Amino acid sequence: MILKIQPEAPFNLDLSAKIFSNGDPQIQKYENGYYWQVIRLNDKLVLVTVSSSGSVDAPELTVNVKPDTNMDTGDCQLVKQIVTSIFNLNFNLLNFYKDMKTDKLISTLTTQLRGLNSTRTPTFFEAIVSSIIEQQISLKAAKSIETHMIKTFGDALKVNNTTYYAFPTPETLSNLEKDDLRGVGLSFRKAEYVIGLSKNIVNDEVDLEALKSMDTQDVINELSAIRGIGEWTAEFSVIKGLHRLVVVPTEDIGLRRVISHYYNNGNPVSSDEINAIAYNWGKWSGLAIFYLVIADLMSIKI
DNA sequence: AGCCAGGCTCTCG
DNA sequence: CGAGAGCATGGC
Repeated sequence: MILKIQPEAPFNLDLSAKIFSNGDPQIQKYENGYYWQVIRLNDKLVLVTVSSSGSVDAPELTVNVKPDTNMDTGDCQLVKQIVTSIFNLNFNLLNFYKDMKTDKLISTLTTQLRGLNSTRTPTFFEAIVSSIIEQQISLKAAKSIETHMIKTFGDALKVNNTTYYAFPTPETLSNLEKDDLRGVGLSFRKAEYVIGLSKNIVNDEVDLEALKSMDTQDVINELSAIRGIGEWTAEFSVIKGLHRLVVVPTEDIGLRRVISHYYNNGNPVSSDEINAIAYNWGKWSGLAIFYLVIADLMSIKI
Protein backbone atom coordinates (compact mmCIF):
# COMPACT_ATOMS: atom_id res chain seq x y z
CA MET A 1 0.00 0.00 0.00
CA ILE A 2 1.27 3.44 -0.95
CA LEU A 3 0.55 6.59 1.04
CA LYS A 4 1.59 10.13 0.20
CA ILE A 5 2.58 12.89 2.59
CA GLN A 6 3.20 16.54 1.77
CA PRO A 7 5.69 17.92 4.30
CA GLU A 8 6.00 21.57 5.16
CA ALA A 9 8.62 23.01 2.80
CA PRO A 10 11.54 23.13 2.81
CA PHE A 11 12.23 19.52 3.66
CA ASN A 12 15.15 17.34 2.63
CA LEU A 13 14.73 13.65 3.43
CA ASP A 14 18.27 12.79 2.38
CA LEU A 15 19.74 15.20 4.93
CA SER A 16 17.22 14.49 7.65
CA ALA A 17 17.56 10.71 7.45
CA LYS A 18 21.32 10.64 6.99
CA ILE A 19 21.87 9.92 10.67
CA PHE A 20 20.27 6.52 10.08
CA SER A 21 22.77 5.60 7.35
CA ASN A 22 24.68 3.27 9.63
CA GLY A 23 21.54 1.88 11.23
CA ASP A 24 20.80 -1.81 11.40
CA PRO A 25 18.91 -2.94 8.27
CA GLN A 26 16.61 -5.13 10.36
CA ILE A 27 15.66 -2.28 12.68
CA GLN A 28 15.97 1.20 11.22
CA LYS A 29 18.02 2.34 8.26
CA TYR A 30 18.44 4.90 5.53
CA GLU A 31 20.05 3.79 2.29
CA ASN A 32 19.93 4.89 -1.35
CA GLY A 33 17.09 7.31 -0.72
CA TYR A 34 14.97 4.86 1.27
CA TYR A 35 14.28 5.00 5.00
CA TRP A 36 12.63 2.01 6.64
CA GLN A 37 11.58 0.67 10.01
CA VAL A 38 8.80 -1.30 11.67
CA ILE A 39 6.10 0.75 13.32
CA ARG A 40 3.46 -0.39 15.73
CA LEU A 41 -0.17 0.32 14.91
CA ASN A 42 -2.97 -0.40 17.36
CA ASP A 43 -3.10 -4.13 16.80
CA LYS A 44 -0.35 -4.90 14.30
CA LEU A 45 3.15 -4.26 13.09
CA VAL A 46 3.94 -2.91 9.63
CA LEU A 47 7.16 -2.22 7.79
CA VAL A 48 7.21 1.34 6.55
CA THR A 49 9.53 2.51 3.78
CA VAL A 50 9.77 6.23 3.11
CA SER A 51 11.24 7.89 0.03
CA SER A 52 11.12 11.39 -1.35
CA SER A 53 10.17 12.85 -4.69
CA GLY A 54 9.91 16.42 -5.80
CA SER A 55 12.31 19.08 -4.59
CA VAL A 56 13.38 20.44 -1.24
CA ASP A 57 11.00 23.34 -1.70
CA ALA A 58 8.12 21.24 -3.05
CA PRO A 59 8.61 17.88 -1.39
CA GLU A 60 6.39 14.85 -1.41
CA LEU A 61 7.02 11.68 0.55
CA THR A 62 5.99 8.24 -0.61
CA VAL A 63 5.28 5.78 2.17
CA ASN A 64 5.18 2.09 1.34
CA VAL A 65 3.39 -0.07 3.92
CA LYS A 66 3.81 -3.86 4.18
CA PRO A 67 1.94 -6.02 4.77
CA ASP A 68 -1.14 -4.08 3.73
CA THR A 69 -3.77 -6.69 4.42
CA ASN A 70 -6.39 -5.48 6.92
CA MET A 71 -5.24 -1.88 6.71
CA ASP A 72 -8.27 0.33 7.33
CA THR A 73 -8.42 4.10 6.90
CA GLY A 74 -7.63 4.63 10.57
CA ASP A 75 -4.44 2.59 10.21
CA CYS A 76 -3.45 4.66 7.18
CA GLN A 77 -3.98 7.85 9.12
CA LEU A 78 -1.89 6.49 11.97
CA VAL A 79 0.97 5.57 9.66
CA LYS A 80 0.98 9.08 8.21
CA GLN A 81 0.83 10.56 11.69
CA ILE A 82 3.79 8.50 12.94
CA VAL A 83 5.95 9.22 9.89
CA THR A 84 5.05 12.90 10.20
CA SER A 85 6.08 12.78 13.84
CA ILE A 86 9.37 10.95 13.18
CA PHE A 87 10.53 13.51 10.61
CA ASN A 88 8.75 16.51 12.15
CA LEU A 89 7.00 17.15 8.85
CA ASN A 90 4.48 19.66 10.18
CA PHE A 91 7.24 21.95 11.35
CA ASN A 92 8.17 24.83 9.07
CA LEU A 93 11.86 25.67 9.08
CA LEU A 94 11.46 29.04 7.39
CA ASN A 95 10.94 31.04 10.60
CA PHE A 96 14.12 29.57 12.02
CA TYR A 97 16.00 30.40 8.85
CA LYS A 98 14.63 33.94 8.85
CA ASP A 99 15.57 34.61 12.46
CA MET A 100 19.08 33.21 11.98
CA LYS A 101 19.93 35.51 9.09
CA THR A 102 21.79 37.83 11.45
CA ASP A 103 23.84 34.93 12.83
CA LYS A 104 26.74 34.54 10.44
CA LEU A 105 27.75 31.02 11.39
CA ILE A 106 24.30 29.47 11.72
CA SER A 107 22.97 31.12 8.58
CA THR A 108 25.84 29.55 6.64
CA LEU A 109 24.63 26.19 7.90
CA THR A 110 20.96 26.81 7.22
CA THR A 111 21.92 27.52 3.61
CA GLN A 112 24.07 24.43 3.25
CA LEU A 113 21.69 22.18 5.16
CA ARG A 114 18.45 23.62 3.81
CA GLY A 115 15.57 21.28 4.55
CA LEU A 116 17.32 19.45 7.40
CA ASN A 117 14.81 18.59 10.08
CA SER A 118 15.51 16.84 13.35
CA THR A 119 13.91 13.46 13.91
CA ARG A 120 12.18 11.97 16.90
CA THR A 121 11.74 8.39 18.09
CA PRO A 122 8.39 6.73 17.29
CA THR A 123 7.64 6.47 21.01
CA PHE A 124 8.71 8.44 24.07
CA PHE A 125 9.48 5.17 25.84
CA GLU A 126 12.05 4.29 23.22
CA ALA A 127 13.81 7.61 23.72
CA ILE A 128 14.06 7.11 27.47
CA VAL A 129 15.30 3.53 27.29
CA SER A 130 17.96 4.29 24.69
CA SER A 131 19.09 7.32 26.68
CA ILE A 132 19.55 5.08 29.72
CA ILE A 133 21.56 2.62 27.66
CA GLU A 134 23.69 5.49 26.33
CA GLN A 135 24.69 6.66 29.78
CA GLN A 136 28.43 6.90 30.23
CA ILE A 137 29.58 4.51 27.49
CA SER A 138 30.38 5.52 23.92
CA LEU A 139 27.54 5.82 21.42
CA LYS A 140 29.01 2.94 19.41
CA ALA A 141 28.98 0.65 22.42
CA ALA A 142 25.47 1.77 23.38
CA LYS A 143 24.16 1.24 19.85
CA SER A 144 25.52 -2.27 19.79
CA ILE A 145 23.81 -3.10 23.09
CA GLU A 146 20.54 -1.53 21.98
CA THR A 147 20.58 -3.45 18.69
CA HIS A 148 21.17 -6.68 20.58
CA MET A 149 18.28 -5.89 22.93
CA ILE A 150 15.85 -5.03 20.12
CA LYS A 151 16.68 -8.18 18.13
CA THR A 152 16.30 -10.34 21.22
CA PHE A 153 13.23 -8.84 22.88
CA GLY A 154 11.57 -6.77 20.17
CA ASP A 155 8.61 -8.07 18.19
CA ALA A 156 9.57 -9.61 14.88
CA LEU A 157 7.87 -8.94 11.57
CA LYS A 158 8.72 -10.96 8.48
CA VAL A 159 8.40 -9.21 5.13
CA ASN A 160 9.68 -10.76 1.89
CA ASN A 161 11.73 -13.32 3.81
CA THR A 162 13.52 -10.69 5.85
CA THR A 163 12.85 -10.36 9.56
CA TYR A 164 12.52 -6.85 10.99
CA TYR A 165 12.23 -5.88 14.64
CA ALA A 166 10.17 -3.31 16.49
CA PHE A 167 11.41 -1.75 19.72
CA PRO A 168 10.28 -3.88 22.67
CA THR A 169 7.23 -2.65 24.56
CA PRO A 170 7.14 -1.67 28.25
CA GLU A 171 5.03 -4.81 28.79
CA THR A 172 7.72 -7.07 27.37
CA LEU A 173 10.58 -5.40 29.22
CA SER A 174 8.66 -5.27 32.50
CA ASN A 175 8.44 -9.07 32.48
CA LEU A 176 12.18 -9.62 32.07
CA GLU A 177 14.66 -10.52 34.76
CA LYS A 178 17.87 -8.57 35.24
CA ASP A 179 19.84 -11.48 33.85
CA ASP A 180 17.89 -11.28 30.58
CA LEU A 181 19.03 -7.74 29.87
CA ARG A 182 22.49 -8.43 31.23
CA GLY A 183 22.61 -11.13 28.58
CA VAL A 184 22.31 -8.58 25.78
CA GLY A 185 24.98 -6.29 27.20
CA LEU A 186 23.32 -3.93 29.67
CA SER A 187 24.95 -3.63 33.07
CA PHE A 188 22.98 -5.12 35.96
CA ARG A 189 22.37 -1.55 37.10
CA LYS A 190 20.94 -0.40 33.77
CA ALA A 191 18.88 -3.58 33.59
CA GLU A 192 17.29 -2.57 36.90
CA TYR A 193 16.59 0.92 35.57
CA VAL A 194 14.95 -0.30 32.37
CA ILE A 195 12.88 -3.01 34.04
CA GLY A 196 11.89 -0.63 36.84
CA LEU A 197 10.82 2.06 34.40
CA SER A 198 8.85 -0.47 32.37
CA LYS A 199 7.09 -1.78 35.48
CA ASN A 200 6.20 1.76 36.52
CA ILE A 201 4.64 2.32 33.13
CA VAL A 202 2.70 -0.94 33.12
CA ASN A 203 1.47 -0.21 36.67
CA ASP A 204 0.37 3.26 35.62
CA GLU A 205 2.68 4.85 38.18
CA VAL A 206 4.32 6.65 35.31
CA ASP A 207 2.08 7.99 32.54
CA LEU A 208 4.21 8.87 29.53
CA GLU A 209 1.17 10.00 27.55
CA ALA A 210 0.35 12.55 30.23
CA LEU A 211 3.93 13.82 30.28
CA LYS A 212 3.75 14.60 26.56
CA SER A 213 1.44 17.54 27.14
CA MET A 214 3.38 19.01 30.05
CA ASP A 215 5.92 21.83 30.09
CA THR A 216 9.41 20.70 29.21
CA GLN A 217 10.88 21.48 32.61
CA ASP A 218 8.05 19.62 34.36
CA VAL A 219 8.66 16.57 32.17
CA ILE A 220 12.36 16.67 33.03
CA ASN A 221 11.54 16.92 36.73
CA GLU A 222 9.10 14.01 36.55
CA LEU A 223 11.55 11.84 34.65
CA SER A 224 14.43 12.70 36.98
CA ALA A 225 12.43 11.34 39.88
CA ILE A 226 12.54 7.88 38.31
CA ARG A 227 15.38 5.66 39.43
CA GLY A 228 18.19 5.57 36.89
CA ILE A 229 17.20 8.81 35.22
CA GLY A 230 19.27 11.89 36.03
CA GLU A 231 19.35 15.30 34.42
CA TRP A 232 21.32 14.22 31.38
CA THR A 233 19.05 11.25 30.62
CA ALA A 234 15.88 13.28 31.17
CA GLU A 235 17.08 16.05 28.86
CA PHE A 236 18.05 13.69 26.07
CA SER A 237 14.78 11.82 26.45
CA VAL A 238 12.69 14.95 25.86
CA ILE A 239 14.92 16.02 22.98
CA LYS A 240 14.90 12.65 21.20
CA GLY A 241 11.40 11.55 22.12
CA LEU A 242 9.32 14.72 22.36
CA HIS A 243 11.33 17.00 20.15
CA ARG A 244 11.69 19.63 22.88
CA LEU A 245 14.60 21.41 21.29
CA VAL A 246 14.61 24.25 23.82
CA VAL A 247 16.75 22.17 26.15
CA VAL A 248 20.47 22.91 26.11
CA PRO A 249 22.28 19.99 27.76
CA THR A 250 25.43 21.93 28.63
CA GLU A 251 26.91 19.05 30.57
CA ASP A 252 26.81 16.79 27.52
CA ILE A 253 30.23 15.94 26.18
CA GLY A 254 29.00 15.87 22.57
CA LEU A 255 27.60 19.39 22.77
CA ARG A 256 30.77 20.62 24.47
CA ARG A 257 32.85 19.14 21.67
CA VAL A 258 30.77 20.81 18.95
CA ILE A 259 30.70 24.25 20.61
CA SER A 260 34.39 23.98 21.34
CA HIS A 261 35.05 23.13 17.68
CA TYR A 262 33.01 25.91 16.09
CA TYR A 263 33.26 28.63 18.73
CA ASN A 264 36.53 28.19 20.60
CA ASN A 265 39.13 26.80 18.18
CA GLY A 266 38.87 23.37 19.74
CA ASN A 267 39.62 24.63 23.25
CA PRO A 268 37.41 23.51 26.14
CA VAL A 269 34.27 25.52 26.94
CA SER A 270 32.43 25.84 30.24
CA SER A 271 28.70 25.38 30.83
CA ASP A 272 28.38 29.14 31.33
CA GLU A 273 30.01 29.83 27.99
CA ILE A 274 27.71 27.38 26.25
CA ASN A 275 24.69 28.96 27.90
CA ALA A 276 25.87 32.42 26.86
CA ILE A 277 26.19 31.33 23.24
CA ALA A 278 22.87 29.48 23.25
CA TYR A 279 21.12 32.45 24.85
CA ASN A 280 21.66 34.45 21.67
CA TRP A 281 19.64 31.92 19.70
CA GLY A 282 16.64 32.38 21.95
CA LYS A 283 13.89 29.86 21.29
CA TRP A 284 15.92 28.43 18.43
CA SER A 285 18.78 27.30 20.67
CA GLY A 286 18.09 23.59 20.34
CA LEU A 287 17.63 23.74 16.58
CA ALA A 288 20.78 25.82 16.12
CA ILE A 289 22.70 23.27 18.18
CA PHE A 290 21.19 20.48 16.11
CA TYR A 291 22.46 22.14 12.92
CA LEU A 292 25.91 22.49 14.48
CA VAL A 293 25.94 18.83 15.52
CA ILE A 294 24.99 17.66 12.03
CA ALA A 295 27.48 20.07 10.44
CA ASP A 296 30.18 18.61 12.66
CA LEU A 297 29.07 15.08 11.77
CA MET A 298 29.31 15.95 8.07
CA SER A 299 32.66 17.67 8.64
CA ILE A 300 31.37 20.96 7.27
CA LYS A 301 34.02 23.66 7.57
CA ILE A 302 32.95 27.19 8.32
C1' DA B 1 46.75 -4.02 28.02
C1' DG B 2 44.40 -0.40 29.75
C1' DC B 3 41.92 3.60 29.55
C1' DC B 4 38.11 6.32 28.21
C1' DA B 5 33.50 6.92 26.51
C1' DG B 6 26.74 11.65 25.72
C1' DG B 7 25.88 8.97 33.98
C1' DC B 8 23.87 7.34 37.85
C1' DT B 9 23.36 5.34 42.28
C1' DC B 10 25.15 3.68 46.44
C1' DT B 11 28.27 3.87 50.24
C1' DC B 12 31.32 6.17 53.49
C1' DG B 13 33.24 9.83 56.19
C1' DC C 1 26.70 17.30 52.37
C1' DG C 2 31.18 15.67 49.11
C1' DA C 3 34.12 12.32 47.29
C1' DG C 4 34.92 7.77 45.43
C1' DA C 5 33.85 3.22 43.65
C1' DG C 6 31.73 0.43 40.26
C1' DC C 7 29.65 -0.63 35.97
C1' DA C 8 28.69 -2.41 30.58
C1' DT C 9 31.00 -2.73 25.33
C1' DG C 10 33.86 -0.85 21.62
C1' DG C 11 37.72 1.80 19.99
C1' DC C 12 42.10 3.40 20.27
